[in-house]
Amino acid sequence: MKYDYAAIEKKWQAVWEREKPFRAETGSDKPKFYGLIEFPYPSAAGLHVGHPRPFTAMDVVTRKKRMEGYNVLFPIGFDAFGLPTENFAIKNHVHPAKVTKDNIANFTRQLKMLGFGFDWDRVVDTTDPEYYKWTQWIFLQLWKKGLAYKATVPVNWCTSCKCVLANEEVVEGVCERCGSPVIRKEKSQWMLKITEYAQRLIDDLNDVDFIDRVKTQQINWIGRSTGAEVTFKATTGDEIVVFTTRPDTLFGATYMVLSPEHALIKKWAPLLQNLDEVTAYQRLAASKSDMERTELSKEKTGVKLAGVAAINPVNGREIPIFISDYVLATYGTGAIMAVPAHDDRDWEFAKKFGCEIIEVVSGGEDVQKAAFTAKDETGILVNSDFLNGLTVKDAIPAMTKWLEEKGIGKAKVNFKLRDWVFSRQRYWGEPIPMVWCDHCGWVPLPESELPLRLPDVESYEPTDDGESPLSKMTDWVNTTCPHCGGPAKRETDTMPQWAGSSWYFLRYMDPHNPDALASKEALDYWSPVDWYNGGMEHTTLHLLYSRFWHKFLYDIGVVPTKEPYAKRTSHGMILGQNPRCFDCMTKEQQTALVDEFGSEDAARAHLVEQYGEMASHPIVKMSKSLGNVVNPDDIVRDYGADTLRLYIMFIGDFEKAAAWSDNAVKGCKRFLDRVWTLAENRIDGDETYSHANEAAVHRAIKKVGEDIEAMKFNTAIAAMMTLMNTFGEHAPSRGDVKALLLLLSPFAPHMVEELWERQGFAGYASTSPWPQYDESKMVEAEKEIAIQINGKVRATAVVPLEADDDAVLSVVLSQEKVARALEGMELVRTIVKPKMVSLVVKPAANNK
RNA sequence: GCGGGUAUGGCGGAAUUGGCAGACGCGCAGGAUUUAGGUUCCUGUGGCUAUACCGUGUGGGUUCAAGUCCCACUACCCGCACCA
Repeated sequence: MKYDYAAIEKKWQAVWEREKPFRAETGSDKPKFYGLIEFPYPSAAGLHVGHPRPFTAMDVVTRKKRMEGYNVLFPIGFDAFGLPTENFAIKNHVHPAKVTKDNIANFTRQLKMLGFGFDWDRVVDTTDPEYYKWTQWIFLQLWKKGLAYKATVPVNWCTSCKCVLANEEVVEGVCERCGSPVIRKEKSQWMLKITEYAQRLIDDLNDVDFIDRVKTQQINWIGRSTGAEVTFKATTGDEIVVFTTRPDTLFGATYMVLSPEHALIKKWAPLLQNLDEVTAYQRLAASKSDMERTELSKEKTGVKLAGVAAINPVNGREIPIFISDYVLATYGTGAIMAVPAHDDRDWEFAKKFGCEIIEVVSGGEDVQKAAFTAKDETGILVNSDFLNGLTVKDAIPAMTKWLEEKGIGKAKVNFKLRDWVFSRQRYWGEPIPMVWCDHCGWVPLPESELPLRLPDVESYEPTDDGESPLSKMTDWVNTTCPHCGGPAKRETDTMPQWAGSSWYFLRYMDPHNPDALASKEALDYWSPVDWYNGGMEHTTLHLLYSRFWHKFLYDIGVVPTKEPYAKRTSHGMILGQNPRCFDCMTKEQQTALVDEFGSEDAARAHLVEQYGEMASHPIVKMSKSLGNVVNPDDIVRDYGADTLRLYIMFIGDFEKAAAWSDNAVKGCKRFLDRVWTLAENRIDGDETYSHANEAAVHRAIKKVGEDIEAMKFNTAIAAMMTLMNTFGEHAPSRGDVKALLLLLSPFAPHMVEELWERQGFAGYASTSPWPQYDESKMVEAEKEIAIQINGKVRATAVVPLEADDDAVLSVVLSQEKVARALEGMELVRTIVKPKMVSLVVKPAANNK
């Protein structure tokens, strides 16, 4: 019978639906394993082929763990709040809740179609009030501990979404989502003090098993730098505090720069002789988008404050003060001391504005020609009074100590990480459970009133003044103060998309608990997540945010571990076939082109002429405009879910990007067809391995098992293909086939289950024990070794496995080819290794 | 500019501690089956001026032996980007 994947997959999915073999049991005596994938955002477009890569990978891992006797938690849910749904709702005049419901239904259908072994009784949906009740609860706890606060800050404002963005959501000066320019705007926003956890977010990376590129990217993003804060006095008597990583260069500070937003400028306004110029510059800086600021970064701009100056505290010299947008308001103190001799940016600015450049570290080139920025022992302090003669390395602590003694400075650590802007002026998000009372200020909603439900509104359009659509719902907005009972107004901003995903893995542990985000019992049993796989794009967003929330929950005694995830891995993207590249085309497309142009060469020439370099560039992203988007529904229809699963695991190195290939899918289908043909009819006999295949079976068990653990799925599958090829040479026994089916089960669960049943094996393959290998049975009685003569392989020989070095050598030397090569030569040295023998020879002395 | 990564046949990609480079798959070529196409099966497949020689981005080095280790480069990809 032909391999009827459609019927088989339907059959077994129905069995799983009914019998729930993948259900996790809280409190079981078995060892637990919690495998996690990033829950999808249920878009209207449905699942794309990018999703099955991480999903199948973790499905394979958890299916194997289950077979190894673990109590596995492998859950799924939906991160369903967010702008695309809201925009879709606005465009089509449907309620976002309805859109979400439909999209989740479609995603659920597709996920079940692919046969993932999720525990479907634990599905979470971030838009469910029973879920976001706890998102709001966590927010209230943050507020109580002073980690949530409202502040007027310059924020990233997307001109198209009409919404505030977190720093992490701004990519190259444009909105990560819609690509529109982002400008800076002053707005009152809810903020979360992630900066309070900056040091711990770095330190605790030591305790987790994250791939290195995730660790380094997080460390760089948090951006710790050590230095000192130094207080300068202005001629007005005001104090200007700066942060510097180079306190040793203080004698070389010849001017100061304030960011255009600096508070002192307003205070000094009456004193400024060039106030018009200054305010014009401030206005220009504010109106620039981040992109423009970046583009203009090559050329420094600024304005000198006329009428005010500063005093360098180490030598009493009066130095000018500028404002410039190369100094950021949001980092350090928003003000710097400029040392043009030893900082590239200051040097560039000084050259343009004619500031003095004084060398205080010798060892570089002429500082009038370029800044000397080396921080190591190569620089020696000069022109610096008590620091003269010290290396930079020694001068930094010496100066810091001196500043502290004089009371004009202190050691300081700064982070690039900023507090998390937590407000969004949109409808489709969690309402922030806070109330503004003119008497009491911001008052939290009592926990008994959670969840604070999102009310229905007429229109989801954001308002032009940048307020949330909720602000128009006066019935909802006007309320009473929980504290004094007087009239009060609700917060109308909602939480960002990242809120619900910051703790969802905890809810999976106990998804229906009405009294807590999860029970202590469930949290103690399942924590931490043993293995979390996800995309690199979330490294400085979701992954960092959820680590922050988890640490906070740990601090208030809610969760039992400091870190949420014990292990983090990451997959590469699935790219598309290049429709303009001849080699990427299917045979049908190639044939059509060859027919049209007469020959393959003519067809290729045409493509090159038409598309230039693109015709030979095989890797491109999937996009609608290129028409190379692959829909999982189509692949499942044409090849079956098992083939899609197998192919997406076989496509290449899991961590690297890989291009989809229609042709290569067929190879995986062919492999499954061959397995089907081999095992569709019952093989008689006992369940031991055949003599001829035994070693190959043991080797495959070892290889497949180890490769799954190492996420080397492509070579695991290659090992099964190799085993299949071995079976082609020596007909497999019933036991041989059983082993292959067990190994293949995590990858192609439907087909294996069907064959398992046809063979009449007990139970289900997916709940049978993972096969064991015996190292001693993996080797043949004889082995082939390579023979090198003067470093080049000249022959091979077969020797008994247990032969000692002398025995091996005698076999080698008896080889005809070796004997010929040694004629008239003197054997200088022999090296015998398990897999090869190396002979070093030189012409014999008497032969010369 | 800073940080991270990659480079191996026509293509995707394999290669413990240095130990027969190219596993496995695609594609391609030939053959069998078929009225034909497709499917399936078998054989071959790094290059070449072929018993030899050359081959893992480039140039050096260490070693009996280098894709793997060391030094110096080049190209491409990803992240951050005036962070004082």
